Amino acid sequence: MPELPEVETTRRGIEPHTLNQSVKAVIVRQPRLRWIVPADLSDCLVGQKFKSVRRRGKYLLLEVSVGTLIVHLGMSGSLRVLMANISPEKHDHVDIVLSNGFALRYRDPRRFGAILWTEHEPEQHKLLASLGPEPLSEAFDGNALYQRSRNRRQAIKTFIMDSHVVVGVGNIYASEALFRAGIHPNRAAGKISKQRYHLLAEQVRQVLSEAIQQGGTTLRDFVNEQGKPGYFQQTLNVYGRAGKDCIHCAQAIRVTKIGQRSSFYCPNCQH
DNA sequence: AGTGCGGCCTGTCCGC
DNA sequence: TGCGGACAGGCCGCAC
Repeated sequence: MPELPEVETTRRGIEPHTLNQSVKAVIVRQPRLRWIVPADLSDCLVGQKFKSVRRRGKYLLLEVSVGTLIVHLGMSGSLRVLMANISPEKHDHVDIVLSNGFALRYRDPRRFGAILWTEHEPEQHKLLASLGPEPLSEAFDGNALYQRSRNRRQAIKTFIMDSHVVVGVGNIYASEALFRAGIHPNRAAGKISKQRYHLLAEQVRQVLSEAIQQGGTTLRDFVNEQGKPGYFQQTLNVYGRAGKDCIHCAQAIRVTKIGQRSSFYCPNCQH
C-alpha cells in the first residue's frame, strides 16, 4: 500500500496520541514480518516514553530515550490508534500498549512490512543510511535528478521509484507525476533534459503534497490511524484508468509493464 | 556500478 | 460454487 503520503498521514495521525506517552506493554502475536520482530522488543520499550514520531522516506521512526522503533508498512500494513482493550483481528500482528489506555496496533496481511529496533541514530541504520533526499525538502530538485540520472539507461519511471534517488515515490505517484510532467514512463532517465527534470521534480512535489492534504490514496487496504480511508484516489489522472479518457486529450489511457510494475500513461500527452 | 529479476505473503478478482 | 492464475500500493538481495 503505502507510499509517502500514506505514511505521512499515519505519522500525523498517531503523533498526538503517542508523544510523551510511555509504553505499558508490547504484544507480538506474529513476529514473522519481512524480518523477524526482535524477540526482546518488550524489554527495550516497556517503561520508555516516546520523544518524537518522525518519518524518513516510508519508514516511521518512534524515538524513546534509549533507542528508536522503526516501522515500515510494506504493501498492506497499517498502524492505528485504538482502545487497548479492543480485541485484535486476523493480521493484527503487534500492539504497543500505551499508558493512556490506547494502543498502537500494527496490521499487515501480506507481512511485507517491518518492525525493527535500533539503539543508534536511526538514519544510520543499514536500511536508511543510503536513502535519497526527501521529495518535499530543499535537497530535492531538478538538478539533483539530472545529475543522478546521467549515463542511466533505465526507464524514468524505474529511476524515480528508486529510493536511493528520491524516497517515497511508489507505483501510483510515479505514474501520476510523469503524467503531470508530460514524460513517457519508458523514456531513458539519462536522456532527459535538465529543464524537464525541473518540471518533473515540481510535479513529484505537488502530487505528493496534494495527496497528503487528501489523507492519502486508498485503493484497497490503506486506512489512517483511525481506520479510515484516504481520498486522493478521486484525484488520480492515470493510475488504474487504462482504457479511459485522458483528462486533457480524451485519448485512451494505456497500461504497460515497466520493471514488473503496472504503469499507466497517456500515449498522446507523454513523450 | 548499474540493471533486472526472484522472492517474501495474503487476499481478491476474473475466467473457465 | 470451485479452482487456478494473475494481480496488488515495497523493496532487499542477488546474479549478471
